[in-house]
Amino acid sequence: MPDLSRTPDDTAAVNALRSGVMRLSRRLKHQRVDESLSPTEMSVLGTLARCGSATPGELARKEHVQPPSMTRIVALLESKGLVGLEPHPEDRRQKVVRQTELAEAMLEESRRKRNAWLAELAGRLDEDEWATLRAAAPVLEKLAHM
Amino acid sequence: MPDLSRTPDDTAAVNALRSGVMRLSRRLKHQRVDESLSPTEMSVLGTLARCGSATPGELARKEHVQPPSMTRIVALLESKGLVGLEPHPEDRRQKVVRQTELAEAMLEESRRKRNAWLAELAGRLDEDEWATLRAAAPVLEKLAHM
DNA sequence: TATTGTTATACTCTATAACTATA
DNA sequence: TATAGTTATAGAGTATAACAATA
Repeated sequence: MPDLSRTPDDTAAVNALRSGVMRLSRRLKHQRVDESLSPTEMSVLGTLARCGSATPGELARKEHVQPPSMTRIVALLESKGLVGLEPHPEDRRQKVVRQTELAEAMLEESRRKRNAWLAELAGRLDEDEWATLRAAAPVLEKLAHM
Repeated sequence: MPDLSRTPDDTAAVNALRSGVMRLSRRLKHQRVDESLSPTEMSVLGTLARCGSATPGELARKEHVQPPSMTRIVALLESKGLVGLEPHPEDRRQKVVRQTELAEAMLEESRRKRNAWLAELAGRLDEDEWATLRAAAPVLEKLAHM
């Protein structure tokens, strides 16, 4: 059971959190479920799967990248047939990005591969550790969005 | 209180964890405590502060980067006077990397700046969320090292 | 005049391959 | 022959600045 009080010496926790996130992110880069897609590109597909569709600008804000970077990402995903582009119904400057059925199938395949990684992982962590990560995941998401 | 049972459908948790870690790592890149040092470079200093000293090869393994990348990082840190290089006592191929007093002072300054970021952060998370992250930090570290 | 998205360009970080020195 | 570290080079991913089209 972790100490729930907020002490003035949370510095060590922040340090550990930052270090852990940065190192794990480097490992995740290599643990790709699809070799041809970068983590951000996978993340965009995940966002589209949750939100249905979004404009490039919205995606850039959600992924915390600059608009030109999202232009490049969307173009690559489109060239692979993973997203489709439609004109925006109300604003002709904007576009609507939508995932294709191919993307859905790929995400399903990714889920299967991630389960293999998970099984390997869960075997080495104990129950409490894994429960902690399950609980932390949404908080990390929240933090990333703040 | 999180659900402690390990269900077969941990897939969603893994997804959220991966997404959260990747997005947060991108934000952390920009939230640098020292503008002139990259996250990995800061992480190396943190490792040296904990371990006292290490060889370039050990640092590369700990940070999950390839040896040539660590060569570059160590060279940069040395040029800034943040680490010193000594000959290895037993093996003339190896070197010993050690943090300087300047690095210690910089880490202390970093800790102060991180506290400001933490105060801003803690104000927006509730008690349980922050406690969850405190508990998760060491598990993320463990995961990164597995 | 402000905003959305794109094009052109450059930078940061990391990796791979080939090399040197030592074990 | 194997290992630690370095040098040289290339690639991935992102950013900034300047631009086009639309609001």
